[in-house]
Amino acid sequence: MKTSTQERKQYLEPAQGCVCFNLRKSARAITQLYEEALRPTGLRATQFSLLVATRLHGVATINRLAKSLVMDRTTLTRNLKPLENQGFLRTTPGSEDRREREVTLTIAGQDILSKALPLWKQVQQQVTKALGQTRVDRLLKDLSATIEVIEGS
Amino acid sequence: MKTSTQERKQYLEPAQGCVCFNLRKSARAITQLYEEALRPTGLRATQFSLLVATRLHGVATINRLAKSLVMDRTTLTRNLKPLENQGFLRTTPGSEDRREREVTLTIAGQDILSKALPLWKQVQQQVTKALGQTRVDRLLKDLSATIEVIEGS
DNA sequence: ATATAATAAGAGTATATACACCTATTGTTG
DNA sequence: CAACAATAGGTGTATATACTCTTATTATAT
Repeated sequence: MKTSTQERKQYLEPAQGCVCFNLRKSARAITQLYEEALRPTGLRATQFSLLVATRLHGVATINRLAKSLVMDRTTLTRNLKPLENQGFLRTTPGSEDRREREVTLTIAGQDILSKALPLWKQVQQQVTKALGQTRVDRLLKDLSATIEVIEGS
Repeated sequence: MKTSTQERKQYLEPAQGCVCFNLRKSARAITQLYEEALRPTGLRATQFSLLVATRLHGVATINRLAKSLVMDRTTLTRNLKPLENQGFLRTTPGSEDRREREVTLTIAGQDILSKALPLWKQVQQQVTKALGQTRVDRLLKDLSATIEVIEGS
């Protein structure tokens, strides 16, 4: 394939400047680091976040959890499966509205979360130290702004 | 499950402050927006990035492509499949080193990329306008820094 | 030159992601 | 109350992601 400088140049921006690509790329990279840290627990990054979110909700439904995670409802359903299978989460039909499913942490779920928490703290501190607190705070704020922009679209 | 304020508080940070979770969450959100924009082409966000990266490489091997995308080699192999099946990419055994596979864009691949480029430009501009050029530039720089930190770990 | 080490890449398995379509339950309206 | 609309959630399918193990080829050491 012959390629002129001109032809190639128009694809530098979609590579280096693409917000989507660079966010996905960074997410892949950081996920590696966090999953390595969480490996002693056997939890994946998403699974840790799901347990934390469930813990914070107390009693959560699929829709509410999905909304708070900015995750498709059907994705969440699938992601809950391995955690249910391992006995970390329990889902029961809604007591008032039987269409709903109530998701709660089990004792085993609380235990694994307690084990995971210090490992998370360690890797989070490692990242914070390497990037600097200022940059981490700025990054988190910019990420929040990005999500708000998208949800407003 | 009884939950004291004290117990719950320790999980606010792993939710709101976790670099990994928030990067993944933002990646999910922004992917939705870009994939909606690219829908007329049938390309997913990753597929668009793969075509762009291949275009920039001219001739790429699996390892080199994977490295530049910060993507696991085996992930890349899987991601190439749908693009090969649709005839957008071709992979051939390396001419000098037969262990390698050379990945190149086909004519059909160049065509779909030409169709996708203006759609990408539009959504990228939309995001840039909404976030502001300053914040986009800052975000991209911070994301790069994040990746560098991880690769240095 | 051959045995061995190193490198490039694929396959098996498991999780993550979301769209389109479907079912069950609840709410609403005549 | 019965018909219909709205809502909560699951399934089928396809892609995305990466770890472990395996094969094929190349490089190296004796």
